[in-house]
This record gives sequence, C-alpha cells and structure tokens, in this order.
Amino acid sequence: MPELPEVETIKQQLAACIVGKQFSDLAISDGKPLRRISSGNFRKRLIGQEIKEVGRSGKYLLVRLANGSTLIIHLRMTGALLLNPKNTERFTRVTFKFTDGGELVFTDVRRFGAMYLVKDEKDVVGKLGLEPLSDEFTPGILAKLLAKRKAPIKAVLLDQTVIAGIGNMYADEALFSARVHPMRKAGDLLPFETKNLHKAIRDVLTKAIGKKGASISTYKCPSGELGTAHFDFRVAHRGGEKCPKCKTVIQRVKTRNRSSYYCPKCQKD
DNA sequence: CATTGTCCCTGGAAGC
DNA sequence: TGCTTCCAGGGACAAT
Repeated sequence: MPELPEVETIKQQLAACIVGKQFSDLAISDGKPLRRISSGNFRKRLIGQEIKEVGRSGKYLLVRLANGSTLIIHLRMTGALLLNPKNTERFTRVTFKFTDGGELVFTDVRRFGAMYLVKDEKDVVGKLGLEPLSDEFTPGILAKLLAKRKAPIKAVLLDQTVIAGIGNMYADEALFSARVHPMRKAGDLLPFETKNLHKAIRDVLTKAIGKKGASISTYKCPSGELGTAHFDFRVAHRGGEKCPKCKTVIQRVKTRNRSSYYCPKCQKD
C-alpha cells in the first residue's frame, strides 16, 4: 500500500526518468481514476505537454508540467505506476505515452486510485498537514498537534490534515518503536513519549525509503523492482506472530474499520 | 472544529 | 471442488 516511503520512491525514480519528456498520447481504458475532469479534456490538456518536475506532497505524486498545471496522482490502495513494463499489465487503467516512444502505465486492481489535472495544486493538496521528514516537524510541534486531542493516537497519525503521508503500516511500526499503544488518547501522551514517537516516525519512514518501500500487496517501483521495507516490519501485518522483543503474540484491534497491530506487553495502554 | 461511521472496490486467502 | 466470508485500507462525505 503506497504510503510516504513508497510514493517518495516512485517520485525519485520518475524524476530521474520522465523529466523533459513530452506526452504524445493517452490510452484510457477506465475513466474512473480521473476526478473533476472528463477523459476528453484530460487527454486534450495533457497531450503535447512537457514534464518539468516531479514532486510529492504526503501520499500525492505531483507531475508538474511546462504550462504551469500539475498532474496529481494518488495511488490509494493498489495503484502502481510502471515505466515501460515488459509484460502487459492485467489491471491497466491509463497508459501515458511519450514522444520518445516510452510509456508510463497506471495499474490499479481495486480502482480507488485518483488523478487530477489542476492549475493550482492547493485545490487537491491544500489541506494536508506537515511533512514528517521536513525540518518544521519537531518534537515540540508534534506535542502541539497532539495536545487536547481525545481520539486514539493511531487515528490522529492517520489524519492527513495533521501529518501528511503516514498510513496504517508505518503508523503501527512507529507506535511500536515508541512503545505507545495505538488506542491511547493522543492528548494523554507524556512528553517523553511524544519525543520518542517523533523520532520513531522519522526513523521508520527514512529507513523504508532506503529500502524502496514495502511491497505488501501490489506495490512495485516504476522500475518493476519490489521494495523490501516490509521484511523489517515488527508488528504491521503480523497478527498472530510473536513480538521480536518479548515474544508475546501480536494483537489486532480495529478502529474506524482499520486494523492496528501491536504488542500488548511492549505497548501498554 | 473534533470525531466517528459508512462507502467505495476487487482479488486472494481462509473456512466450511 | 465450490461456495461464502473475511480481509486489505485511503480518503470523501455524512452524521453526531
């Protein structure tokens, strides 16, 4: 599931490969990913455009174009972007073709993925919270963001308007690192716990970027490679397995239809 | 505003 | 073997 480390990996690979290329054609076999725009307008406004830059905001990929507009892509659960795939991909939704003959293929089994073409990026990413790997994200700021909140810390970490880019897997991993139970009220965290959590978030995300993300489910890099970050997961998606620290069986709780995996001994409630 | 619940979507795994 | 149920979960939106 693409979260910040996966989208960052995609951004880096695309930045190295598609900047300077020009769209020659688009094949849209499923228009559902296109939001706020028709297939016809989407094609018309993209064909002929040159790619200037590739950026990222939270889990959104920003493909900036020569005319000042931005193609924004969110992969949601099962979306993937593949550069010149060798095989025909089964769940191809949109194929972007370049004047040099290359292709960027968007695949998405579950069809949750979203694409926008906007003049102002803020129309899509304007409400996102802090970038957790930016300099502005400090222990003090995190403490302020969590203060007085009554929702479980897990729910607040997943709220993209608070911190942008953390998803279910990395939230579980960061909470395990910081030894904080996912159902603790966010506002009740002690100062040392907030500090540990801040460090844990940054460590977990940074390490995962170094491993090209986690290939749980359908995630692949644009190059076709798989990420290896999931081999380092200690609790995420490991319900029923043993905690690597204390051997207690890892539990699962549900909040807002999302599973949280945690060690009941290492993460006290 | 803060918070919670529902829905979207589909294939693969697990259970009977 | 074949059917049913569960599971994965980001974000839009509605309700409280």
